[in-house]
Amino acid sequence: MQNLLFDFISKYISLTEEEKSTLLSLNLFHSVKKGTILLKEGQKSNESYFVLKGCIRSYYNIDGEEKTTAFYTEMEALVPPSVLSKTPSPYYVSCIEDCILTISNTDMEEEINRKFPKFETMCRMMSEELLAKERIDFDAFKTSSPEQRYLNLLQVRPDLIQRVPQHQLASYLGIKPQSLSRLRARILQKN
Amino acid sequence: MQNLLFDFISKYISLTEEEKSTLLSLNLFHSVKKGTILLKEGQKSNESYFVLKGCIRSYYNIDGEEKTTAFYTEMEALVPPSVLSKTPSPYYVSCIEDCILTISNTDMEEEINRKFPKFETMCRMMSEELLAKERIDFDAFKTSSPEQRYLNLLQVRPDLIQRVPQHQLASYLGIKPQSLSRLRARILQKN
DNA sequence: TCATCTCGTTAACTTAAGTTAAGAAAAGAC
DNA sequence: GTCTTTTCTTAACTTAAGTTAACGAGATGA
Repeated sequence: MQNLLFDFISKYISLTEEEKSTLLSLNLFHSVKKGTILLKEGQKSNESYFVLKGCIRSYYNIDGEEKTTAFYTEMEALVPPSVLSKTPSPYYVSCIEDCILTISNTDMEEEINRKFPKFETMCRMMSEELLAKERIDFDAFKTSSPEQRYLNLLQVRPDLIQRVPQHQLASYLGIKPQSLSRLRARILQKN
Repeated sequence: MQNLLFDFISKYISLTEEEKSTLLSLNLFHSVKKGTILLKEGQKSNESYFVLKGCIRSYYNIDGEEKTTAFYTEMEALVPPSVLSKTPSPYYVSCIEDCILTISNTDMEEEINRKFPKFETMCRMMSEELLAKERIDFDAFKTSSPEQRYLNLLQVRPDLIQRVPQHQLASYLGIKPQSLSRLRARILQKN
């Protein structure tokens, strides 16, 4: 598991053995059971998550209904807005599967940034990259229909459709579960 | 104009006079006429934009139709994905109004980061902040109807509705211009 | 000035998503 | 294993967005 993390980091910066052991001394790694709620709406947590194995989701409670807006799988990071703005979290985060995560908090990140300035370089690069990706994804969402979005998801993240419950996928695609069912039936008929 | 930029920067880091004059020596400031295309689809530009005055928009050409996906107004930054990934730009960027922008390129940014490490800290903070904001906006888009999106826009960016053509607003809201017209008429009737 | 093009609106019709409800299948609890 | 709950699907009906077309206002340009 540690190697998964170090391999990922090595895409941005190179770490010395000393830096690696400093990271390991922080006790970042956690096993979390399916169904665990990592963050609740309203909470002022300062924890960030990086998925080594498994899948976590963010969801809102709107008029008593769960609206899933994002999934984070292997080698993806979630820094909730509450971490940066110190405001209550607008959404929940929970584990869809048994997960192995790194969980860090603001203090730990500040400490690492102080000890190893290149760690900040990595964070900058990752944030810039993720921001660009998020904007492109948002653009694609705006400019396509629910059916196109589903077909696109089949192309770019086929695993998600297998491992995630349909009703959560539906709100991720911006529609109701019944509409997703219908849309899938429509696609099957066409072929 | 320079003060607008320095005031903005001062929200993240404090600059010495020396640092300010180094920034000024880079010739960042540009006046750009309404209608100017700053970036074309397919181009491998490495320029980033920061809006001091005016409004720029990003748009895609999909089946011969312009699909506007984002507007950047005063004190907002656009770092196109092509800058980071060195791939052709997926979209166009053009000026909706006469603008005053700072235009920088990768080389300039690297030079500044090398001279003033705290500049990188600012970039990291801005990227993290913008990523969090972008995700929240995307979530809100997914979980609401076109009508709710329009009403929300009226609340949070009423200026946009005034200064931007309707048909560009429509694709920004993920619908057709005719649907936006109808939706507005529907809202008026309700009151 | 006149002609042209763009933009916003309206209308009629089509298509697809939302809503409500019901039933079957699968998962989870005891 | 049975009971309960959740999840997925289907169907009928409603609502709203997409599509096509037409018109008027305003801007643009020769």
